[in-house]
Amino acid sequence: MRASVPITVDGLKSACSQCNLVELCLPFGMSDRELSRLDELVGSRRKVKRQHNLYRAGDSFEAIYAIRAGSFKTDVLLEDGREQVTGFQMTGEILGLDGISTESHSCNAVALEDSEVCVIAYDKLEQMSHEIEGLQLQFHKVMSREIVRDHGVMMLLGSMRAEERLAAFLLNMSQRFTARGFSPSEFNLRMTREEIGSYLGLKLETVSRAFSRFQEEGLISVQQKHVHLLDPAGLKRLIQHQHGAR
Amino acid sequence: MRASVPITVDGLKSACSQCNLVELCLPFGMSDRELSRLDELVGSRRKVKRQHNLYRAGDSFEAIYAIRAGSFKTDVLLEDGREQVTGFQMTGEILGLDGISTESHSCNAVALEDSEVCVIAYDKLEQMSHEIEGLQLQFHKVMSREIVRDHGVMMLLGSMRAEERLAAFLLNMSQRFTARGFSPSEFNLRMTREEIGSYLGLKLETVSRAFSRFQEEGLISVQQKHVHLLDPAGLKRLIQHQHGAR
DNA sequence: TATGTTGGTTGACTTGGGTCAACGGCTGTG
DNA sequence: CACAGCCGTTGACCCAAGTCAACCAACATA
Repeated sequence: MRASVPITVDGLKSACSQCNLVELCLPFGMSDRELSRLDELVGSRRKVKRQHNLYRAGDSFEAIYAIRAGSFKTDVLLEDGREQVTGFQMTGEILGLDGISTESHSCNAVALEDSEVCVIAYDKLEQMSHEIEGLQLQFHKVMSREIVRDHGVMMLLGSMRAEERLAAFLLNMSQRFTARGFSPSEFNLRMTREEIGSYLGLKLETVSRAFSRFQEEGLISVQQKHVHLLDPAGLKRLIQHQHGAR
Repeated sequence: MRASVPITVDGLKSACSQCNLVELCLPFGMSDRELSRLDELVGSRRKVKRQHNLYRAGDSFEAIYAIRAGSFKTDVLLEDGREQVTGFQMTGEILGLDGISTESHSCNAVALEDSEVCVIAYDKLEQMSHEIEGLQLQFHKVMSREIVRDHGVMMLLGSMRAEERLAAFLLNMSQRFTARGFSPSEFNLRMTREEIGSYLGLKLETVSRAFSRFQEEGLISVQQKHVHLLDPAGLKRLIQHQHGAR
């Protein structure tokens, strides 16, 4: 199990080969030799303050971003102002893949806390993918994983009841915190009830009530954004046996 | 505007350069010179009978598929039997991208009618992407487009009301039939009310009622699977001004 | 330390869509 | 070409989640 993400020191070399997020990020599974060639891929780093946009829908697409520290949400907006959060992203995850198809971004990426990303110029990535054996495959896997993840969210939105959705969300967060060396059972959410609700296709009041219900039933303990999973198996059971679901 | 898809003749050469679906399919935007090199990419064709699987969740991933004739649905199943249709695919569209990430498929692909696909071995695609300039970019665009499409479905499932969802679905079908040289306003759906419902996160009765309502209001005329859009602008308006939406 | 603001909780009430059931019309298979 | 099973429609009723509103807790700003 690895330690938590270190504080970024300005001027630190932005080398993938030196980064402790390698196992979670684009370079996963690449050989040491390939990894060292990858160091030139990250042209620069960029800090994004809480609530600020990394990019907006309509922005021309130049680069994808690997999250080095912090976290983000992505959302799409309808003309009438309705918002749909399409995902929450954590360290090591890749942002901006939506931009490739039309050469302009189709969603907004907003930092949930002060964050930092590695900027990966897309034309350089294309070029290096031709040269480095493992990079192309790895990049394809990252995109494919995003598609699979999206299908999971559709399952959630299309066929699950409110409490099942929240249970699935909490277990997913737990699993991702675990992969980053944090506690599987205790963590601080970075997003508001409203953002969770938007992601899960629920109103914030419904999210709040589901949290309270889980607490009453001894499945979790919550205080504001701090969540403690007391009975993860119970949460899993909740999802599997549909309690008279739609 | 191009003619409709011709009947496939057995023994016809499976060359991309000879295929009238080029503009809708993986080779879109590639030069003639590149296109001719692509002909070796499609190793074989495969016919899939109505209701039969092209692949199943768990199958090991070997190839992606370009739809040459017919149409498909993809779905994911939960342990308790709940099904979520994640998409409907038409000629020229690519199936199987979900398999890249884990090297095994994560969803089922089922033919909605007797269909035929071009089999594109994934290792060959990887290799040729290294060599042919435009192929890599085009493949990335196909994957990215899938991600953008999925975000649209999330918007639909997470923030729209039943009638808005069906209106969006019908307009999307219309647009895709149009791109294939068919009428924008009149077409035959290949899927059942239950499959539409699963895709839209609704029960089949709700889908049926929404169809009837649209007909009463003069927006469409329906008879079984045959749909005639009488007022596409009206359907668009329905989506934009949320009629007191969630 | 006061104070406005945002985020979260809870209650009372409403409603869109789910559930259950009956029925009729295609359709494709023997 | 008959008929069984699937598919689609419609009605009556119900309930999970939305809406509206009040209020409290945390936190940022002065």
